[in-house]
Amino acid sequence: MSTLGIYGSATLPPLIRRDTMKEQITSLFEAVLDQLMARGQLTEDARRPVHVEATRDPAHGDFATNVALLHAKALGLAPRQLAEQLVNQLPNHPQIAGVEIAGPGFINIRLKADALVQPIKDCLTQGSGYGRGESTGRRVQVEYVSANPTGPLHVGHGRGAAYGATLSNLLSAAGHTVETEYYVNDAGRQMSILGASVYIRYLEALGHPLQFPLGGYQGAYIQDLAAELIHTHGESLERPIASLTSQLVADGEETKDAHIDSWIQAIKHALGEDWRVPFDLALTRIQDDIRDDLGEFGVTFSQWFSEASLVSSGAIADALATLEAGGHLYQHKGALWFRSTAYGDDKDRVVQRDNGEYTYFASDIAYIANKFSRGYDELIYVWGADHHGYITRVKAAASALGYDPDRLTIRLVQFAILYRGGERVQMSTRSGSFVTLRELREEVGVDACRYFYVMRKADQHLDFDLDLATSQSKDNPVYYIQYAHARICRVLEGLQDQPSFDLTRGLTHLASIEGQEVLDIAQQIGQFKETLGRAADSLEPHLLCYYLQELAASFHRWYNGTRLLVDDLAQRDARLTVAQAVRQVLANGLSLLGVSAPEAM
RNA sequence: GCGCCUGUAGCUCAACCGGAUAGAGCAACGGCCUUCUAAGCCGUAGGUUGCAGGUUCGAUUCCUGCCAGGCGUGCCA
Repeated sequence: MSTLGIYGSATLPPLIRRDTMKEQITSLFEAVLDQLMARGQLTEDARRPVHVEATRDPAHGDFATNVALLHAKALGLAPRQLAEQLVNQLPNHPQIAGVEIAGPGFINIRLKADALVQPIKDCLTQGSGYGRGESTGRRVQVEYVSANPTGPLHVGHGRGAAYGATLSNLLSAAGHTVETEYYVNDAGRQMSILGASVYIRYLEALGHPLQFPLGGYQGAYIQDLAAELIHTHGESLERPIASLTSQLVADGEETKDAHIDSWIQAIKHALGEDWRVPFDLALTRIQDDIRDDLGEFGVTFSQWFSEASLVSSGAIADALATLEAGGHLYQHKGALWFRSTAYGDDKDRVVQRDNGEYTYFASDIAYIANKFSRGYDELIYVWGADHHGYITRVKAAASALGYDPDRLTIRLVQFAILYRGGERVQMSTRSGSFVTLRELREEVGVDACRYFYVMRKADQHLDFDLDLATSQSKDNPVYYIQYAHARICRVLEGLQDQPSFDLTRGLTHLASIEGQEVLDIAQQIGQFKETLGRAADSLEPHLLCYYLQELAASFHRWYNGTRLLVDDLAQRDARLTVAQAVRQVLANGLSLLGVSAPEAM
């Protein structure tokens, strides 16, 4: 395994254990179910997990559960009758004001006033650690981006990068130990084409009139690399043109693959060991560029893993030997095949071609074995949607190697479609006119990029509206959320000319604040942790975006009708306490998204 | 053909492993700044959750079949 670069992950704030009200209520009902089981009234298979939810309608109290509805049939009771029995057995809790049975058998729980604002106290006590889960002890690896180092990242990679980074942050916040990895495809045919492209441009730059291959890399950066090659090696890599071009297959739409392959053969033959020079230069420069690009995008990796290291270390041969031993391989038409159909694949897959070269899939198999050998509990792959067809074979490989395929999760990210002025921005890799991630960042900024990329479910196409992303209005969700944060900071600045803020005084008088708005805010703040947990479990960071937007909306609503810096210091500090809690949650959430939380706008 | 994904307000999307009256934003219309940021807020209107069945006390959610759209289906990477 070769480590091409190691980047430390951000230091995480210490974990502070504190169960939310919802978790406490859930425990109470679980305890009641335990009693029913102990008495033999409820059987193991009939038992369902307790589900408590915050109510939407205040008439239903603050929390509600459907336990009675779920267990009524198994216990042979009417739901409301069971609900009554459960409520009678419910242990006392100092912050529960009342319990009611409603509708078909829901149990509604109403909290005391001071309990309602408990999340605000918790939030200010825990600060930047608020929302983080207790350590689960699970080691999770997230592999993402992993774009071929053959050119700059484009906007499609950007979405994978934003998604993977945010997902990793969320998994970490949910208490998992997370490592992130970029798989560098530094072996294989595409890399050879890259090296050849650079070398052909090099020859051109030295004055040889050549027809650049249709199948070569067209971007201007190839010429830049060729220029650098001249700078570092002068004409020392030049070879007689005739020896290079005499055996070339004719170029054309139909034959461009054969044409570029014949170039590669010719160059390797003519240059010998020196073939590595243009190849390595291109690889190093482009990979450095990608790393810088991602770094500026706020995306870093625990590790960069080299595909070539799998070849040189013999890992591919080892992995194939494992499959061979298990009877999963067979020879056919001179090639070596993996019997993936045994695990539900449409057809078997070649792992070693008739010319002796390993296929890309062979590297993938070795990489899977390598990952599992590192002892992760769960492996997450983030792929572009065009890799859809590979899921089955990769899972098949995991199974055939003897690993549990359920520990391997593949998440597809659909491409983003850019819109400018209501028109779709055309992108084409072939013509080299694709929009790079760097261009996108420069146009709309990192904050809007990171947010827009993850604001929709990853497996859905994303309409990325460039005009909206750069607009400074409430229509732009990034600005809307950041604005709420900045507004709070500005109010806190206003304290400078006033008697100093007293947190204890604020907390003491929290319950005396009038208005439903504060209760809504407190309830939402109390849901932050479970929102993070849900987003992490379902691998859906967009849930955090919606949450933050709603929290910001609640704050704006309250702020608009309530002055915070009032003369009554008890009221003033109570309100500022709420505002500070909102600010804290917004900051924590934005941080997970990789979006800044500005103090002024 | 086969496989996977998606159909929710005019548009872009939510809806917490099946819950109480399906929610936001945009677009439309009407209001709110001598007061901490109007980059904001309030209000009105907008729905047979693609269609038809099934399971359930209860279905946007689960199952089946249709309809429509997207993607995938190489000894490519």
